[in-house]
Amino acid sequence: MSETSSLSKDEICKTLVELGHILEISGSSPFKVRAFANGARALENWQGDLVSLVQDGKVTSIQGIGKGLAGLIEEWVLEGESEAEEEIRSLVPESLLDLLKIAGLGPKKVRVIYEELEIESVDELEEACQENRIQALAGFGQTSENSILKGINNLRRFAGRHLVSQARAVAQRFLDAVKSVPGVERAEVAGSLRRNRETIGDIDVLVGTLDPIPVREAFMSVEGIREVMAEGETKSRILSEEGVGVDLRVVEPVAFAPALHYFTGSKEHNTRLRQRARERGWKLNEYGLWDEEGAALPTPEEQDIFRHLDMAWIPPELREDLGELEKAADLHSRSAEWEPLISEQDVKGVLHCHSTWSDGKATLREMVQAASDLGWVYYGTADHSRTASYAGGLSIEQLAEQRAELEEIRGDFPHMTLLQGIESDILADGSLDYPDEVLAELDYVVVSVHSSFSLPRAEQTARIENALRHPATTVWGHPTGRLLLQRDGYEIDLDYLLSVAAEEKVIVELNAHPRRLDLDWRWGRRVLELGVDIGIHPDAHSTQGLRDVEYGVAVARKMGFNSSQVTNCMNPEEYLKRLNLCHKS
DNA sequence: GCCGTTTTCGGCCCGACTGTTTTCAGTCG
Repeated sequence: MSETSSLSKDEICKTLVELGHILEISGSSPFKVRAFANGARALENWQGDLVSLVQDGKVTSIQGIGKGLAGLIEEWVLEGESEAEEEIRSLVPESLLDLLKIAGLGPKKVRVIYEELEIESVDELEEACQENRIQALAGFGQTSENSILKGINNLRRFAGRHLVSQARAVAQRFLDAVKSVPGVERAEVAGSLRRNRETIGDIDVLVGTLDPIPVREAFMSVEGIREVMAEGETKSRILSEEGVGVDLRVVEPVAFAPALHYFTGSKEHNTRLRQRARERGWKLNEYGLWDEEGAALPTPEEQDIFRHLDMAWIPPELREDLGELEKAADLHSRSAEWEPLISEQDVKGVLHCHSTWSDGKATLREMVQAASDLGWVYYGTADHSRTASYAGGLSIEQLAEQRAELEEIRGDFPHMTLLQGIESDILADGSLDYPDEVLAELDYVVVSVHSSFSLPRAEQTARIENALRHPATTVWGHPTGRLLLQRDGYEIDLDYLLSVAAEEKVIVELNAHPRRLDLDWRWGRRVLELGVDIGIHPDAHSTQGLRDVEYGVAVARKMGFNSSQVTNCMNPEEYLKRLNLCHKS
């Protein structure tokens, strides 16, 4: 056995993407390059235990991974390294990958810059631009040089991806501006924002009108544009002051639905749908759908595109080519439609909220009032437990005082079921943060990891399993501990722990905080298979934070869930019964 | 490199914009 440790699935996906980029710069076949990107994506979306898959020799059972990539993956899992990987890496210096992140620079240009000027890093490229050495290259000029300098500047200022909460705010600004332009018949946000992805690269605003010029003018007049990157008749692109790219696409009203579908993506979903059209000799693009005679088929709404192709309409959130096309064809063949996904109105209350008792910004009464204002009929407070001293965790005495206050508040909110819980730290050995008799007095217990993030995988898994099996545990809070755009979750065997949660009837939290959105939507299918119950909880630290439920619902939709599959859509009586079910067979 | 109801070869989505070009390649989504 090698001393080198096995690579995780995430590391493998990242490496495959990198190798794809290296191949691209070194001039490999674009189809080979795409195969690496496809393979990375296929693996990312595959959920299960990779080590077992490798041991069973079934890696190629993942659609998009063939013999070549499977060989690499097997080496990474079993040996922790790969000769084939080293061969690819030796093709070009690794630092060239950074150059690809500069807007306007693709593999071909990076290759020229490297081969002609031996430039290998962003710093060297910047220097070369300043010395006007780039404009001398074939295919480059004065303008390219300036745009590269701008690109370097932007690269250093902005990381590239954005939280959904920020993206939605920016998108609204631009959408409002174009919607009010006379002659605009329809306007919508498309892209990954419409698909409810957990982070957003850039924003796509789509407008249907016969008069594109005033739309472009309105778009360009929105407050907070840092830079105009492209400005054409039907397509423009700006960089907002927040560092978010915003694309404007203008089409004639008759093409709005096909364009909305096209710009919603995903790319993979679109490719498959286009292939379906091609199979019958038809043509599908952002302007419409044409039959084998070249006659346009009417597509006033997205539904019509799918209908012509013998499919049920697919909710935008599910368009990731993860089986939704097959399901839509099946539904159509049975004259059925997609069951409506969960919506915000279905949520009847939440657990896991904080107050000034620990590190929240609003008092318990203010939080209850805000929950009532949102129309919820139950509310649970779950402040931090005593070990979380950094967050003002509650002592045993404070728990009793809080219970008294909650009793008082109950009198003023007779229409609400108010619950006292706690967010108990899972201690390093997997035990909870209070004696059993104290925990037993609470209505529910959320267990969460807030420390010792870097335990080895087996230890971390055992630690959390311990907590999940504790008789007082009702909810598993932010299961992986990831912080989007900041850090990955701790190393755990999530598949196993979800099965433990299912067995113990512990509710798994879908933490709705836009920086968490934890559990990841990709586990949705597995959650259903295992029969795990999910609860959408905002982890709110202010009254405003309660509204984050919006983002949790968005993720639940992306998981394909309807309201009957989310515990806090139950009415209060059912919900209390469900909380009492934990650990009972 | 992946895939296969045209299955071991020969395909692999396609259109807008930009900049550098005299008609198009590269990038991007």
